[in-house]
Amino acid sequence: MPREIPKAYEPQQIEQKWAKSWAEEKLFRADVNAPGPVFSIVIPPPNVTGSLHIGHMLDHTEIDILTRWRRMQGYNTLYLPGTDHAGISTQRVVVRQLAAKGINYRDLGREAFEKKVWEWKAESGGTITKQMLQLGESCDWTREKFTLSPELSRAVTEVFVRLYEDGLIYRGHYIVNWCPQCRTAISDLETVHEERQGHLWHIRYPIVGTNESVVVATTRPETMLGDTAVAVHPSDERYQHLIGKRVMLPLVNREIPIVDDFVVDREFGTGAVKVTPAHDPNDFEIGRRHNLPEIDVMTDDAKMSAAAGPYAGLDRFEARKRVVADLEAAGLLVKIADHTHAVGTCDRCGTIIEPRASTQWFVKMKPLAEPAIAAVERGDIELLPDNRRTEYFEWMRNIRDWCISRQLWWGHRIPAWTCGDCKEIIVARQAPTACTKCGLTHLTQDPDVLETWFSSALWPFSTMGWPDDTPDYRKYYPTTLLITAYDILFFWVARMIMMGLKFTGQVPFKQVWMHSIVRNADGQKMSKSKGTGIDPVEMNEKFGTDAMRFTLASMAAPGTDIILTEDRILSYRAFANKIWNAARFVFMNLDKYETAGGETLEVLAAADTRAAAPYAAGAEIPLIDRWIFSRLARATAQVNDALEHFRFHEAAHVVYHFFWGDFCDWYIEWVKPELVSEDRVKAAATWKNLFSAFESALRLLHPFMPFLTEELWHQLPQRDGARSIALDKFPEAHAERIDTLAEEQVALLQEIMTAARNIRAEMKLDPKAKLPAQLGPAAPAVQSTVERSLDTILRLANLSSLSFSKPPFDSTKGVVRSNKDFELFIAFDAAIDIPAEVARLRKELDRLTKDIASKDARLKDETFRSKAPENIVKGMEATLAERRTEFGKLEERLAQFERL
RNA sequence: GGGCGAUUAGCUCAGUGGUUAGAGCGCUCGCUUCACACGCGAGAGGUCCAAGGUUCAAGUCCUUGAUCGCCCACCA
Repeated sequence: MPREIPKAYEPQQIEQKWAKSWAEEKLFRADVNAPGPVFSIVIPPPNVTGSLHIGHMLDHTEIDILTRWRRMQGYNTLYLPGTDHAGISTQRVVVRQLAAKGINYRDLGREAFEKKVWEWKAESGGTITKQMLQLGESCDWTREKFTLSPELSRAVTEVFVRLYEDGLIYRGHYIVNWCPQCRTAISDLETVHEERQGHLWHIRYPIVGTNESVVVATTRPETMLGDTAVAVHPSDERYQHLIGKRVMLPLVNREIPIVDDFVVDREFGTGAVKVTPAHDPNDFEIGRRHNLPEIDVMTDDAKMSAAAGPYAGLDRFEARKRVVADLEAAGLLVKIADHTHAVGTCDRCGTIIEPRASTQWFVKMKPLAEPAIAAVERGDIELLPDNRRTEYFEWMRNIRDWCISRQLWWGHRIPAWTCGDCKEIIVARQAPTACTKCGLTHLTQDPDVLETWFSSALWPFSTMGWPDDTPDYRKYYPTTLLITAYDILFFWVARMIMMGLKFTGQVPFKQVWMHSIVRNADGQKMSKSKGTGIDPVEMNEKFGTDAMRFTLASMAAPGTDIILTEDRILSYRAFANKIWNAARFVFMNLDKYETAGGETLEVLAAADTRAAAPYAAGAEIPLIDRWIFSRLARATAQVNDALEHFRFHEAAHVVYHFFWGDFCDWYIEWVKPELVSEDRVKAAATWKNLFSAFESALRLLHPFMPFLTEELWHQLPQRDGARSIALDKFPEAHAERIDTLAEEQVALLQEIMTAARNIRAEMKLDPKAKLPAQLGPAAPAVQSTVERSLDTILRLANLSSLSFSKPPFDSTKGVVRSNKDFELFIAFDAAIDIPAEVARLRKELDRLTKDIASKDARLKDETFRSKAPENIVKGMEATLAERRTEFGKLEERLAQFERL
């Protein structure tokens, strides 16, 4: 019966078909009752055509590779729902888009903003963001309507309350990173430092009651309006006499004290620093120590506030210009120096952060960090690759308290209420009806929401039904392995570890694999919100998701980032096409075979195709069948080992070369005639082996190219009820099945055929003409190997005959190619390009001479002989002998030319 | 300022101290061979950034330097 293999490989159609099917089959859904070990990781929904997550593209590729591989090994593979994070990033994207147009989302009004978000959701549907949106559907994102999912929401509240009760969450007034565009506080991690070319303005502050003055240096002159002191180092001799005196703050005409504080760096600027406690972290600390007032001279959107007097209402940068101009006019601007410094910008909108004193909710991190450091030190959690450990420790040991409250329109509302009467703050699981202190009922809930990473940190257990003791929680917590991009180590991984240890007493996962991230040629991250780099959706559509996945896998060497190029994807698109065509060849010939009265595929495939061993028709298994199964066993062992060690690029490389190089280029070409052989028994045996090898190759390929392999696998007869290749077994490593002798013999035959083709190509002989050749074998074993595969050699090397003769051959009447095992001679009448051949020989001899000299010297070195391992010495001796053999042959041929 | 990584073929990159350093693309030559021109066959192409060191042996380990990149960082 004819198979349905279209001529053209069209990935999109295949992808759509199988993505739908997998979603229906729930292939990667966790099943708490399923047997087998649990392998659980961050997983995307299975119904993705573009199996990529935009922010961390490799998540979906590599995880999926491991997931499918482990699933095929019988692991019970877990797939977890996303957190609110994905839903909330929708808002972020819209905020960013609006900001790019100079619009603050708040200025739109809540209703219009909400409308924009839904519009964007609709617009971006069908693209990569669709997955995120699907995840986000479960969370209702406006503050009023926020429900997360009831389970996750409950966990977040529970954690907040418990941390508060333990004294690990507090409400405090400190300097925070304030984003004037988003109009919210953000955490340290959400700020991005950028080197900016700025100025260091030197300003003269007159000292009250003297003619003296002190010069301070600042990069933000507009903040001087909020100065409440000038500080110098306690032991700075230049300023000793000024400590305790007062200066008249220019422009504002406010008297402020000169204080001494150890944080002042005598070397920087003038050694005297203006102190603005409300707008600088250092100054804030100085202010606390010296009891200085805080004057916040700005509003939420970084315009100057009423406290800035005449500058009120101006934008901060406009105010900067005016302040500088006014100081200059007053003759108080001493100098302006160029100064590059790091400016904090908002991770989500790029606006320059204003450090600003503000009352926020914080988490005390030290007590949470200590057990998390210990867990990694003890090896309870393994961070891989392990140079990431250093980063983790560094960050954890210098951790600062975490500002978790946000003044945004979406997020999980903070479960805290303030009593309008006695100002008591009540943190509770349920909204209280009356104040716990004064009993009155004028309670208002804190308007702030929690930052998304707070709830994300709970993900390993909040998704399992925690705080209830559920079967899911018992089975799946802690999990085995977390895979993610390294750029999320602090945001998420570290916080999951801390929260996991705090609330469950166990590590959330035992291993963390941090894969590389994709950058564009400028070194920028591929980013969903920034629109940088190659658009993965476009690439998927252009080349197919399988090609894209394979490309990413092939480039996923640990430790370095990936720069994706179209060329590379294109080459794996070609590979996908090659697999497709190999399948077409197989099925087309099968049709012919069946039509001619051969067994049907069903009969052929009734043989155990999973035996991964060649099928024997008679007493002797053909060499090439032994060979392909040996190559398969080798590749399988290598792929399994590579995946076990997260070496995706190696696995991809091995499977690529096995399929293209061994299976297509040699095996298929070799057995072509057998497939239509008159000898029915022989033909059937070949078919069985071909199918067996092909089917194994598909399973080997499946984690890398899931759609294509699924499609082709279903064309092969499968056992009743077989639903997906992903549910079949992954080929098992059986290194003992490697047939070294078969590999050596085939390698020899390949070299003979290559030599013959080389002579033809180099001498520009008629590509169609069948030529007679002579072989001078070095050993009887070579001759018998050749004799047994003579027909194949003649066919694949396009020779009319191959006879055995004793060398040397006459180089002047034809061309010789040789190696340690044989000399191959093809005689012909046409003129030989002697200079070319001589040059070739000389070059080859030159290389051999150097190699022989170097090996000879090494082997004569007694130290080498006594210190190097025996196998190295023996191996080198053998190689040296071979090189000398080759050298002799080449020298003889060169001599023949020179005798002319 | 601190940390991490990179530097290998024209390009993008692999390379686990050991015997002639690999891949893909590109390039050259030849093939419309009935699975595949997204292909087949045959080739060319590399002082492995530099200088020292360790070792019997270094692309691989160590030191220093150069260049590029990333992350972290409250010096105004």
